[in-house]
Amino acid sequence: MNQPVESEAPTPGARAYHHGHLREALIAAALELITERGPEAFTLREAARRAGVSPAAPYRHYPNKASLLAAVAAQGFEQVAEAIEREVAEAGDDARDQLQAEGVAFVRYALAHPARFRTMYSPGLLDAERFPDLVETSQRTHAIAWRIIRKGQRRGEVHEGDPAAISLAFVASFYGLARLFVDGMLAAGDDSKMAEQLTLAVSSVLDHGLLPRATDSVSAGEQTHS
Amino acid sequence: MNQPVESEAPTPGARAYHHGHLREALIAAALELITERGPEAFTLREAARRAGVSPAAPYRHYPNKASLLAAVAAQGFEQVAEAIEREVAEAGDDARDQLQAEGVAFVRYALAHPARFRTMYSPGLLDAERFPDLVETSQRTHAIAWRIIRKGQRRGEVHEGDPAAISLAFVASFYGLARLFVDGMLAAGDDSKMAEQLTLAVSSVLDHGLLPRATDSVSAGEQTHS
DNA sequence: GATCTACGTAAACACTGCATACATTCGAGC
DNA sequence: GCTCGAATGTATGCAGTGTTTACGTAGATC
Repeated sequence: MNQPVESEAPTPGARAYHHGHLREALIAAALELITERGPEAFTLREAARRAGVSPAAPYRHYPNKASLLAAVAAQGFEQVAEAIEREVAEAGDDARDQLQAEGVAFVRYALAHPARFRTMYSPGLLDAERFPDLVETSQRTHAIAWRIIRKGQRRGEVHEGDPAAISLAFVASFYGLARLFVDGMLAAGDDSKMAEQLTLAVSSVLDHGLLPRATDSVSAGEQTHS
Repeated sequence: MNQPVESEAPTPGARAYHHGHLREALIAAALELITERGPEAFTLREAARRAGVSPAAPYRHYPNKASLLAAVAAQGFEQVAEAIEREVAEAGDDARDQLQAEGVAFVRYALAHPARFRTMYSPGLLDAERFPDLVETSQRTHAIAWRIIRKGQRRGEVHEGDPAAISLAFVASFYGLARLFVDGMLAAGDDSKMAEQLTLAVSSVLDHGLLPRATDSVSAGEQTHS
């Protein structure tokens, strides 16, 4: 309401009892903290400390530690969905190009915001019982692939077959790849240039399959989409 | 003092001061605990409690909490590697069948031992700095795919192309799929029958690729391998 | 201006991982 | 068989955690 935020009320930095933006400030502090030390090392008390507030204050806005993390995660799912939609839109009209754009956008987001990404998919958060909204948001992100695949099938740009299976294979591949990078299981995770090339390579494998194609024993167009 | 504990001197089950198998007992207790409450809720003190020992005792065998979890994880990687090798051996000689067997065995293990699986891939453990042995064990598991793929390529059973990319696509897909199941992001994770079918479906998609095949617009042999 | 309510603080509880000092027992070597 | 050091356990304590409860403070409303 009225002068919605007013930046810092009287003197910037100095704050009198009521914080004013504690809800948002806590999210910012949490994000900062997990960026520095990882989601596992996140501490509600430290977040409160950084927001300049007592250890019990966060409980006025979040019922517990997990739900503050869930708020951070929710922002992340919205961001990644936005990034995907944008890059898919720029990828042209072909379903294959769109799927590649989605995969690349997803992995790129994970690499650009690894701490947040790990928070988004950290165990316990994606629990429909505890955080139904978050689960729904995450599923909306994954549903983008389903949509592209269905459209591609109708146009003959994607192999016909159970769209659920195709969609699942797609999502599993890029989710798995992103996790391998982000969890440090792939050395290439440090080099975003190299990671991006690997992502494209995986996308290509996913397009054409592991098996040899009877048509062309000499591979053609392996790196067409680089 | 004198006759300090005695009570039951040699009777098995009763223990006097020295536990005898604390190292193994702690692993067992840890496994029990993470099975009940998940790896995040694992507590060194509770593990000690279940082993019937003081909170500081575990530190005689493990330098810290993470390294006890690492011991649990190491067992898991050995088990999963064993399971994979076994099922691959039974799958016959064709690389495609072997890869499918590997993928299925991997996901099946994850579904059968979700808590342990999540421990194995829990953040912080697969860190070459802290647990080089564990990292090496995990990589040995992933290297099985590489081996099959190279052999398959020489025989013309797997599409030629960068084996690193193919191997990565394979590993990422099944790792991603397993995580989706185990982290509860896929409802099918509860139904192992359904999960197995989905895994086979994903394997099939991975074999043939997302794109339509010019040769057969009518899919042939989709479910040949079921 | 009194009062209601939203939003903070202070203090406490039951935990945790971990370190340090001490006690007990096992197993070699005399 | 005894001694003594190493291995392995306990007791205790510290700093830090998530969360609750009781209380203080300030802005909005009548």
